[in-house]
Amino acid sequence: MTARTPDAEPLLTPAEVATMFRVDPKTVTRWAKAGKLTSIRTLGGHRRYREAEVRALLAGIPQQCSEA
Amino acid sequence: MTARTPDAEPLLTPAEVATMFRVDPKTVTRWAKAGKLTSIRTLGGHRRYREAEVRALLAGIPQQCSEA
DNA sequence: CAGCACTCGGGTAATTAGGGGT
DNA sequence: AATGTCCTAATTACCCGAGTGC
Repeated sequence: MTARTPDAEPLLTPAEVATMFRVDPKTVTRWAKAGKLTSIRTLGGHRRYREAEVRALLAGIPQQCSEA
Repeated sequence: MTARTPDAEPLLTPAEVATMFRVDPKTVTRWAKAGKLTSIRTLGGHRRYREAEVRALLAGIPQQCSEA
């Protein structure tokens, strides 16, 4: 039954982010490595990015440091 | 209290975990096979995952607040 | 009992990671 | 310093048919 929605935040794949920014996935990876993007790693090592953060960056909104 | 609480830990289906990680359900199965995820098998062979474990893996390392 | 959505299993393409060079 | 392109290795995504869960 279309599994429920526990509490999943929308994540994007490197290709998705690259397409949105009109750059190569490699560049997105560099951004993540540079700490400019919050990267969530899968158990296999691949990166996933927060959709909200990417859209905020696209909108020109500076990174907000959400401290715990 | 008509129903007791038989130490039931919240379990997630493969689709649930896959949605949270933005990956394919097959990938989650692969993680379980690789021992990266604690998999609880149903009597029919289907896998169930611990919500607490998945959440911990998603959080992974506490996000560090980069300087401005 | 029947039916649909989901998961299982294996196999094959596509994507990603990492380093190096322009 | 930053981006795009080359390579190899690893991980992930989609194909099928059959079984499970409700």
